[in-house]
Amino acid sequence: MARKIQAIRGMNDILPDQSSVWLYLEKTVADVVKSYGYQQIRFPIVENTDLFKRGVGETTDIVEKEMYTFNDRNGESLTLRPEGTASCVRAADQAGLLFNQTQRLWYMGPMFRYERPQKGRYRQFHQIGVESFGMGTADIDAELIILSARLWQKLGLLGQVELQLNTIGLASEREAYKAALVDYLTQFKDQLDEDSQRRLGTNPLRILDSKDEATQSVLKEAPSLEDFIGEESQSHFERLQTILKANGISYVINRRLVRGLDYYGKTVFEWVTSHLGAQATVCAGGRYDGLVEQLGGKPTPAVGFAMGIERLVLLLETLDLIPQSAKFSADVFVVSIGDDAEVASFVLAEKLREVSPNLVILRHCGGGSFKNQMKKADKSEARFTLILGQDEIDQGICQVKDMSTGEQQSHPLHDVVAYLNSKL
RNA sequence: GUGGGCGUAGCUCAGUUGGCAGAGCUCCGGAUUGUGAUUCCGGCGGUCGUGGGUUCAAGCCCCAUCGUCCACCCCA
Repeated sequence: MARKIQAIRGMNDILPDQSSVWLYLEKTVADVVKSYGYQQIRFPIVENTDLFKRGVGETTDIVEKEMYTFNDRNGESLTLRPEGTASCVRAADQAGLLFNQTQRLWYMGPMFRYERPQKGRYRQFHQIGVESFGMGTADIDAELIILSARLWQKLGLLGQVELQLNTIGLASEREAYKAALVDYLTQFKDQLDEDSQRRLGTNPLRILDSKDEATQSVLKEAPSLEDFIGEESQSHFERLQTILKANGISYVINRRLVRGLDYYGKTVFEWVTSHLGAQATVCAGGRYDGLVEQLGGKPTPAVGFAMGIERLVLLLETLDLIPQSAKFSADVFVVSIGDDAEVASFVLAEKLREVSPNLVILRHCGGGSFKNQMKKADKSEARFTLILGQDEIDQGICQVKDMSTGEQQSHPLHDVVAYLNSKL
């Protein structure tokens, strides 16, 4: 036997028993976003490397060490998308969808980051993103959060996920705060943990979530981001909270919440859970008013969020929230004995599919003894098994066996379809 | 990139101080001719992740390597 080739590390196959959960989740999301007037957009998995360098931020970990980047045959540097927002902006702007108008868009698909895999984190992972453009007021921030809450409600996750909210102000306010924070922390540099010392030069805001105790005690006296937030950002944040409260959305304000990607400003939020180990965030987003312009478009306000499908699937499984209707099973199993019956069973199965297109009708293929076929019928968990042999063909009938009761009765061939249709 | 756990049949896993490679499930066949889930009998299925080393003898001990899981970092 030839040596087997395995899937790439961190890139998983979604096997049949899992794919039904994915379909259920995707369908639920598609229905919810549609009900809020969002339309799907699809864009390529590969983009010019510069799109992500400029969009995500040159000094972020994603760009510095996590991208799958390679040269095209003509020498151009291409990258497998590590996230969706930059591509979404590029696609929408390229098509002129962002000019003097508002857009409500969503997308879904694989993203790629070169990281060590662990629970809920993979090198190829899947996100569903929801983005809005052309609206700078807090109402649209609220709409997106309310939409996500409705999705949790539909999935049975409300109460299992917690909404964390923060405002990180305007870029200029954040820069001023960063400078103050770095000034302060530099005095205590030797008391900070190793990672935080490094982040002082790269991503100082991240030090705020350090898990190191010594670092946290240094942070107690540090300047607070809140004090640097200007009037505009503050009232935007308050308006958002007013709308959320009126809609019964509960949340906690987490002043330490800063997003990893450079493009965020004003509102940031995360939905977190305690059921998934270290990967607590199942959905995260915020406002990114500067991104469109940064990518060469006209200044356009925007807000959006992305959720991790793997994490949501894991969460649904962990909490046993997959409805029975989402699971795959057959309704009718068709077995036959003999050549004539085989042909007739095809015709019967097709007639049934014609009349009841939503039923799952599994017609046995591949030969095997009658006993064997009945075993397959049992495994399929079909409610009814149709049995056709030479005797039945001769008499123009079909045996219909109710697999749960074991009861079996014969029906004229021309009545079987109507009978099953009434029973299922 | 760093740290720790685990790699034995398709799946879940036993395997004693180093002494003939095992179970359950699945799959296939049989227990009266054309009837499934329970039961009984039989069968298929393995380079013990891979490569070295120690030993009369290695699934077990040592080294390396690959894979996987969890955590750090970072993030959905």
